Amino acid sequence: MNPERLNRKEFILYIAGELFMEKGFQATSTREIAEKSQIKQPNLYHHFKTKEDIYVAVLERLSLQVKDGLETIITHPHRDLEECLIEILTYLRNKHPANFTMMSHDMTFEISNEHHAQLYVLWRSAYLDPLETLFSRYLPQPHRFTPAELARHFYSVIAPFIQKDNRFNQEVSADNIIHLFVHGIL
Amino acid sequence: MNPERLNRKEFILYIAGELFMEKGFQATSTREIAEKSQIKQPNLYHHFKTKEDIYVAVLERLSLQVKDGLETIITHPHRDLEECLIEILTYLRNKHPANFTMMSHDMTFEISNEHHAQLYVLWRSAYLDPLETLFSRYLPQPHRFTPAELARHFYSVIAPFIQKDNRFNQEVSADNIIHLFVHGIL
DNA sequence: GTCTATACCCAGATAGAC
DNA sequence: GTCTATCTGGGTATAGAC
Repeated sequence: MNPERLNRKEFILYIAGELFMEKGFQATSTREIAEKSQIKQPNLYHHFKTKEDIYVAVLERLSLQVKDGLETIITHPHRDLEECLIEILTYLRNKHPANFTMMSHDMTFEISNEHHAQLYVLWRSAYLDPLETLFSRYLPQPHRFTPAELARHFYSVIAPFIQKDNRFNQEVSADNIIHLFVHGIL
Repeated sequence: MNPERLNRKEFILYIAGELFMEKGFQATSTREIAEKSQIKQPNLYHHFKTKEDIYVAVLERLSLQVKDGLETIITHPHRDLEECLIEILTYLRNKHPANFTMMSHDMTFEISNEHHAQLYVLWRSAYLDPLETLFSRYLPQPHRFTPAELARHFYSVIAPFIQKDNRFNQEVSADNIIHLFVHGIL
C-alpha cells in the first residue's frame, strides 16, 4: 500500500483506460498495456489478477468521474429539460473518453458473467440514475414510459454521436440531437 | 459449380449465419462453424478463402432478404408514416436473426478495412435506402434532418429493442417505440 | 471435395530468480 | 515489484494424401 505502488497502479489504469476505450477490450492486449506503461507484461499480474480485472478497475474510475460530472450538471438550475440535456450531451461529447457503443458492447459481450453484476451497478449509478432523476423531475407522471426506460433510450439516441470516428454524425449539433430526442422527427 | 457443391456451401452459410448473429464474429470459431456444418474445419477453406469471406457472404444473403422485406412493406399502402414504421419494426423484430448492435459492431470493428466498403454498400441498400425513401415521401422538405440522417437515427432507436436477450426492452410494444421515435418523449 | 496432420501465431497467464 | 523464460491454449490457415 505504499505510494510508489499506488502510483504505478494508477498509471497502468490510465494507460489501459485509453487503450480499452479506443480499441475495445479484445483488441487491447496485455502486452500493449504493459509496453505503454513501461513495464514488462508479466508484471501486470502483480498488480491485477486478470485482464478483466484491469478493465473493471478502469470502468470504476471512469464511472466515478461521469457520475460526478452528470450530478453536477443536473444539480445546477436550468431553464428546462431540453437545456439540461444539451449540457449533458455536450459534457459527454467533450469529456467522455470514447465510443459509447464500443463500451457497452464490451460490457455486454466481452466480459464474463462474474463481472456483469458489478459493471451493471457502475453503469446504473453513473449513467442511468442521474438521467432517471432528471426525467422524474421534469416529466409528468403517469407517462407512457418509465424514467428508467427513458434514460436507456437517451443513451441509445446519443451513442452514435459520441463515437469519435463516426464520419456521419459527428458534426450534428447537440441542440439538434436533443431536439430529436425530445420532440421526435416531426 | 455442380449442385452438390452449391448445397453444401449454402448449408455452411446458413450455419455460419446463425452463429455469427448469435455470438458475434470473433466469438464464432471456424472450428464451430465446421462442426455444426458436419465437416472438418480445414474443409471450410475449400469453399471460402477466409473466415471474413464467410461473414461477408452471410451478410450478402441477409441483406437480400431484408431489402426485399422492407421494400415490400414500404410499397404497400399505409395510413401514415407511423403505421408503416410500426410494420417495419415488427417485421425486423420477428424476422431479423439477431442483435442489431452486435451486427453493427462487428461490421465496424471486427472486419478488416478491405471489406468495409463492400459491407457498407449492403447495409445501405438493404437497411438505409428503404427508410430514406420512406422519409422523403412522408416528411416535408426542407427538414431539420436529411432522410439519410433520420434513417440512421431510426436504427439507433430500434436497435435495443431487437436484441433478443435484452431483458429490459423486449416487452415494449412496437407502437410505443415508434411513438417515441416520431413524437419524442413528451 | 473431403480428410489428417500440422504449421503458425498470438493471446493470457504462471514460475521462479533477483 | 520487476524481471526473464516459458507454459498453455486457442485461433486461422496450409500441405498434401485420398
